[in-house]
Amino acid sequence: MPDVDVFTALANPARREVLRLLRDGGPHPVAELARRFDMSRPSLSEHLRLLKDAGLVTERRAGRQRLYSLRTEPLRELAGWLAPYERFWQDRLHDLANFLETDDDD
Amino acid sequence: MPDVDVFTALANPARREVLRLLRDGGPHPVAELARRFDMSRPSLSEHLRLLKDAGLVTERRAGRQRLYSLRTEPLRELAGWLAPYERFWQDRLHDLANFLETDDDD
DNA sequence: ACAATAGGTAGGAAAAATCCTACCGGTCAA
DNA sequence: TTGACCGGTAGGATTTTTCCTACCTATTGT
Repeated sequence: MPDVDVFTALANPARREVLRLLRDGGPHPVAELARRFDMSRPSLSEHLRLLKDAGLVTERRAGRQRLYSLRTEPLRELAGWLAPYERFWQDRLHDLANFLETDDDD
Repeated sequence: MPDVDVFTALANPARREVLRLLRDGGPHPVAELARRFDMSRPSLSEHLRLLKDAGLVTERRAGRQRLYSLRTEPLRELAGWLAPYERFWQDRLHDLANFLETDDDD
């Protein structure tokens, strides 16, 4: 497992679309996903492998199908990465509020 | 302005490090940033241009320097993109909670 | 005006990402 | 068991990304 980071995994629009489909429609077999894309099935397979290496999907075998499901843990890590920036922009908003009205509203 | 999406902009570790430096240290001139990287200054310049095209930094001229500052709006968009997934994983956690203890705790 | 400094742009090499067709293995149904 | 189906892997072409050195422009201080 080459261990792909979540930023790399999300950099491609097709992969983001896969995640959205799994989020909104639950687990999907590959062929079902493939029907949504203007792309060969093997190419989709590679995207799925990368998403799996990034921990963003899991695969479960069901007969001759493989059901891919969303795994959100890496997205939680992304939310964690984002948190200090939220703090930053809220500080800036707070500064702006303080500047506009000169009294301190906490 | 080629209009770069935030996912593409964040896909590179050097660019994420630039954002962190600007977040934690405020506006920086290019040379100051360049000192933090094992990379030529022109290469850093290209990363800065891409970050600017993604709206993640702004540049302000100050004499012969250019001060780059963090702009968080695209990160807010990213937080917005993330929101439906947070809902998803909280639903799953909620389902799990309901499964473990069979009474409903909201 | 001239040298020094800050930093962007050009051109190109090397590596990585994206996509394809062809092929292979596993599962199911007849 | 044999054929159809599901889906992964191999090999390779093309594009994009990343990085470099060389060079150019603009500002500042002497």
